[in-house]
Order: sequence, then C-alpha cells, then structure tokens
Amino acid sequence: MIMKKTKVLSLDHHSEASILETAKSVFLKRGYFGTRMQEIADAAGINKAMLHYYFRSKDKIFEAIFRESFNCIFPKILEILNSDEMLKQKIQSFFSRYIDTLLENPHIPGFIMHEIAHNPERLNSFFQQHLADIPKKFIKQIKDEIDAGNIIKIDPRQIIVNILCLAVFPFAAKPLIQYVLNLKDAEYKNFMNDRKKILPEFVIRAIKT
Amino acid sequence: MIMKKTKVLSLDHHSEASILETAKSVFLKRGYFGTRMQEIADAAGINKAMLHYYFRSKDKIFEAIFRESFNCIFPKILEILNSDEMLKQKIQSFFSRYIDTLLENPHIPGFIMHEIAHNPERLNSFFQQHLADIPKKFIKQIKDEIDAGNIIKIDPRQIIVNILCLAVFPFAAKPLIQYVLNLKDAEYKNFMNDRKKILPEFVIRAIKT
DNA sequence: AAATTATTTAACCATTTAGTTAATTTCAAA
DNA sequence: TTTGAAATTAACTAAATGGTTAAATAATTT
Repeated sequence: MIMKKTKVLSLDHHSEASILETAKSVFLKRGYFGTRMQEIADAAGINKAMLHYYFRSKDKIFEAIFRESFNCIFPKILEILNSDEMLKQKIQSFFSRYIDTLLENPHIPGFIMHEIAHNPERLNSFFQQHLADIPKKFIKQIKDEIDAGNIIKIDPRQIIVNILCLAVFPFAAKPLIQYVLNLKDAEYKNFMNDRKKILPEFVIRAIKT
Repeated sequence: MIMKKTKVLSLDHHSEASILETAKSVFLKRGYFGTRMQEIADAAGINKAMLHYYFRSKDKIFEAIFRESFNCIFPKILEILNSDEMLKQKIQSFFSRYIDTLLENPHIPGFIMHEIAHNPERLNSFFQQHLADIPKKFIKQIKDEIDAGNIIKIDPRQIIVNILCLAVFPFAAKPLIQYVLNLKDAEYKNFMNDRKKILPEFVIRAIKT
C-alpha cells in the first residue's frame, strides 16, 4: 500500500518536520529507552497512531534524529579542522564556532555519547570513509609545526583529544558543572561563552614552544 | 514480615554482593531504562524472583549501584583537591590517580553523566554539604598562585573544569575516540596511560607565567 | 528427627508499550 | 457536488516488563 504524500498542510498544521522536532527534544532528553512514543505524541499534540502513520516505528524516528544530531556535530569538526587556516587561527575558530553550535544544541553531546556507548556498531554506518580520517590533515599540520619547532613535541592525537575534551565535556556534564559551581542557567551560559576566548589561549600556551 | 538474613551461603554461592556486581555491569552498560531485570538475573545465573527477594525492586538495585559508582568517583576528587600538596604536584597526582581509577571503571563517567542528565535532582541527595564545596580550597590555592604571580590571571573555576574535561571526557567518549583514532583496546589503554604524564605538563604549561 | 526458618522456583498478574486496524473526517480535484 | 485520496482517531492487540505468590526445597535450630 503506497501512500503519496502530496504535502497537504494538516488541520493543526503539524508538519512531519515539526513532529520530528518535537520527537528530537524528547529523545535528546530521555535517550532511546527512556523515550515513550506516547510522550512524543502528547508533546507534539497528535495521536500516537499518527506517529506510526508518518514514521513507521520508534527505531525509524530515532534513526532520523540520531543522524540529524550526528550530522549537526561532526561535519562541523571536519570542516574546521580541514580548513586552510594557520594552526593558531584554526584552534580559535574551532572553539568559538563549536561552542556556539553546542550552546544551541546542548543535549547533543550527552545523547550521542550515550547512544554510541550503547550501540557502538552504529558508528560504522555513520562514519563514511571521508569522515573516518577526519584528523589526518590536522595531524599533519601539527606534525609540521612540531618539525618547524613552533610547538612542543607531543603526540598530535593527544592534542586533538584535548581540544575535543575541553570543548565538548562541559556540555555533556552540564548538570554536574552547574551543581558543583552553583551556576544558574544564565551563569552557565556566560561561563561557556567565556570559554570561547579562554580555551584557545589555554591550548596554545600549553603547546607553543 | 521481617526476614533475618543470617548470611547462609547459597547452593550456587550467589552472594548478595556478587549479584550486585553483576547488576552493576549491566546497569553501567545499558543505563537504567535499557536494563531488564531478566537480563540481570540471567547474567547472575539466578531466577528473576531472587532479584526481588534480595533487593525488592529495580529502583533499589539501581540506587545502590548509582551510589556505589558515584562514591567511587567523587570522594577521590575531593580527597586529592583538598590535599596539602603544592599546586603543581597536586595536578600531577590528580591526573595520575584519577586516570588509574577510571581505567579500572571506564563505564562510570558515561553512566553517571547520563543518569544525572536524566534526573538532576538526584544530585541533591548525593552531594552533602561537605561535598558541595569541593572546589573551594582548590580555588583558593589557585587564587593565591595568581596573586603570587606564579600562574596567569584566569577564573579558577575554568581551570578546574578544564582539568576535569581532560581527565574524564576520554572515558565517556571512549567508543568515539577508539573509532576515530582507530585504536584497539590495548592501544586505547596505552593512549590513556600516556595521558597521565602528558596532561599535567599540558595544564601546567597552559597556566604558568 | 521434627520444627522452623531461609532460599529457590515456576507460574502468574497487572501494567505498560510499540505497533495495528478499521472506521471516520478532511480536503482537494474533477 | 461528488469522489477519492490523505489525515486522523479510538479502540485494539501482542509482547514485554516489573513485580508477586504460593508451593517446594534446603538449611538450621531445637
């Protein structure tokens, strides 16, 4: 039974996209197993059957949302690390742009990390060859700077991991950091914004000769 | 109906502790909602009813395991950061001891972060007053070093967060890091062990004047 | 050994959950 | 205005899940 979707705006203007947006907020907050189809339906203000009518199954919705979240995060890393900027400028760009992205999608890091920990095989279907070697160019760049004597001798992979740590972790651990440092939402946001300036300086000081 | 537990070793020598240990491995891998009581029972080689006989409910088991995991991680941070060592020595101790702890319990960071993101109120019942001000002493120490001109002017909280980022994140993101850097388990472990030496140098270079 | 208490099991229960169905309503085109 | 497809709903199903029970077995005490 094939259904043509001639995209007629429904009575309550619930587009496929807006339902998916709602589903995303639920999945990101609760994780796959913590999410109930009924909760998505309620949040979207539609009947549960409509969810299946549009998206077939929970897995299908999840898959779409995971893909979207993943693609919101990783291509950007690739793009920045593969740019032709100088190392110092690149590090600055990375933190600035990446923290901005995460401030707008604070749940994504925790979501992706948890779901990948739970189902690592998923990585295979998401990373294509062109993504699998993300760090190659950046690694070469670091190596060149080491050879030129501009930065200290250090495994380039360790630098990459450190940069990712510093950018991503505070989002994944947001509730903990807010609690321990006693930060309200606005203060937390300020704290993260400060990091856009602090982190490049921190990393560059740590590695320059 | 009160039951005295006169601790008789059961036929198949399934002690309460060993069952809890099994439950822990399942909860840590799957998270609260991903865990099935039947799976714990199977893994422990006991009847599902026995789980309830010993521990009453899924929540009770989870609570015990979360508490244990939490206490495996946080008091150690407190202990090291509240020691009387000099700043440099303290940073070295922290990374070395903490990474060792996490190498033995690699699932805990992701587990705790996910469960806290899902239920932040839990923090209130776990952090007591004496834990809530963990960073106070360390913050003072950093301030003093800044005033003495030994380290650069920087919000001490940012340093604390950076140190935590660098130590904890690679465990929470283990599958991702292994995939992107193409590391087998043994190589990943070596990579983490290297960090015990690299990270203190990295942080100290970043902040010293 | 008899009686009592603790442990273990299989079968069961109530609820929740993802997913289905069949009937109804809405909408647009003819 | 009729018609046919798309959108929507309520009621349903089958499976899974946390939890219970009552009976059986093992261990301990008397």
